[in-house]
Amino acid sequence: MDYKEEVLKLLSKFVKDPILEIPPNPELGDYAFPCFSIAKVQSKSPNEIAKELVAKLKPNKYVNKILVMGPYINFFINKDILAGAAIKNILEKKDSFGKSNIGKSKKQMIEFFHANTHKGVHIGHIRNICLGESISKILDFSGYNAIRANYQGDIGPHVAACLWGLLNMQERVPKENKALFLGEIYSKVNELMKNDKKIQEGVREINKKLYSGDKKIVSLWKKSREWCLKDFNKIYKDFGVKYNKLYFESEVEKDAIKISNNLLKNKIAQVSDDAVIIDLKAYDLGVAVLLTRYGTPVYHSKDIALAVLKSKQYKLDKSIHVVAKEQEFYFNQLFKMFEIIKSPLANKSLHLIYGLVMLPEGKMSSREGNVVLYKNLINKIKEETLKETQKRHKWNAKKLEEVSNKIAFSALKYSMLNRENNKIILFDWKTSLNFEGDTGPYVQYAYARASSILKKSKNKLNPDYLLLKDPFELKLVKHMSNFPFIVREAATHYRPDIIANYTHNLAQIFNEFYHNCAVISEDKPLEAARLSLVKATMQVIKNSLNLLGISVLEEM
RNA sequence: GGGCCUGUAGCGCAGCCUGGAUAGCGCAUCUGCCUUCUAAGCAGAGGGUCGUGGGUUCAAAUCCCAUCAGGCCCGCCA
Repeated sequence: MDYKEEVLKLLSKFVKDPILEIPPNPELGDYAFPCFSIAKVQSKSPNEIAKELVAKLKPNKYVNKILVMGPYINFFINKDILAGAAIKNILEKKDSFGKSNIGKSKKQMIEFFHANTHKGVHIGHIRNICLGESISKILDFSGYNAIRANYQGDIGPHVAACLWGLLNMQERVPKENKALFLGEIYSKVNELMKNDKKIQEGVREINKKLYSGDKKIVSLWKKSREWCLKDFNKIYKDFGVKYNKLYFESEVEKDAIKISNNLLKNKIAQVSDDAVIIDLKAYDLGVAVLLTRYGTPVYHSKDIALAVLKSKQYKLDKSIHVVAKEQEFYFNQLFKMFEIIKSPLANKSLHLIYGLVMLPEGKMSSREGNVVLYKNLINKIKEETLKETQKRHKWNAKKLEEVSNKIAFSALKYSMLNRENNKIILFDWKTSLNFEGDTGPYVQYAYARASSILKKSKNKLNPDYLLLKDPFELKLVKHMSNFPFIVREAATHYRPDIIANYTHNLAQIFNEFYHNCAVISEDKPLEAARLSLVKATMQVIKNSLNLLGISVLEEM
């Protein structure tokens, strides 16, 4: 039962697809219907419409008061059933509260993380993995079948550059953090080759050898690649991602060449400056290169081959690429090519755009080496949360670490998800080490406090929901019952930030309640009713944090 | 030169799709609140030409046009 639904039911007898608003002040009502749109169609004054309409609307057991306020019709939910219905619903549905089936089991492959091997994993990749996993969870929760995939760049010029460094720079390979070491080599080689044609030539040679299967190069590649993949696996674990499918550029590279040559044969592609290209100027999309003048495939052709591979393995309703804004033009090209060559993923592909993570100095670049590495960041955050946890609790080392790690990931994930996708994130250390206000830890804290109330109370009475009539209680109840609508909104727009915002707001409202309404008290019936409200709040916080990939804590 | 995105308080953001009731939130600043369920909290104060200029409308942060500022992209990197 949902009372927004009840109001809509009531209204929809007279109005087609009414849109409800929440009045600015709860004293004005619980929901409002503005009559301006009808006024326009019927060319009457909205105040008049409101008066006429309200005469037709009959209060019922859910909506017990309907008032006109100028051009608005304000609906008052029956306070006696408001809390009870909502709380019962939440406590019955538990982890499924908010779940829907708007997706009708449609298969949506969502491709994310996309880190390349032989390069450092930085905070840009972290925004990507947080977004991808959260969106997957939101889709699953909304009845879609989200297929998590990762397409990893394990081959190509950047890898060749790194291998060149391994062969020529005589740096000692460390025992630990080998992936980080490779990232450093990579940016060092880029620095060296900037003005050095010989090194550029050497890197190109290695790239060619890599593609042609030179034994020595391939074995070095396999070994170093493994270091990175091991690191990636650790990161997947950190972020709770279980991929259905891991793709590699190296597995589509041969098909990419084949497909390119076929397109050339069929005159869809052409040779230009010794490279194989598709001319997309007719669509204002410039020119897309499939094969370089050296015959090596580039990302366009590899992505075309990947689409073929994906379609062979899955019957997809949609293929979503979580990739930063900077590649928008590229995806426009790619999707146009899908249409031209009648790829099975034509018109089923979506570039899910998010803004870059920028440093105060500007854009991050693995080539330049001016990146904030994931490892450094998470370690720093963990250090900070450990300090804070130690201040508050005398736990053993194991528990301290366990809890502070969860808080650290909550802070990191939340900060990557609480902004609208298009927004650029300007990274700064101070903000990412803040655990107050609009942060993950703040929300976790509300949950921990709630949990602590439950532990302290021994009340076993059946709750009488009629006792919940305090404005703080009702505000909380109303906000919670909005959760299913919020999830739907987040799912249709692929926007975890909507969930993050909602959750923060929920925690705020709970904290207001917490400070204004003592749960544990002499009044045992009231205590029982409030306990049920606390339980419901915990459930909704848990469900929404779960969609962000953030875990809850009983104590912190 | 072209395309896309962003511009809301000192800073970071939500609201814009679907125009409506006093423009919300967080950080920072200032003032209170731990003998009462965890102060990673709460209450209060100050802080706004919603980039600018037009237009549409009874009504514009929201829609349209123009313009300015910042960011990213525009064939052999991904």
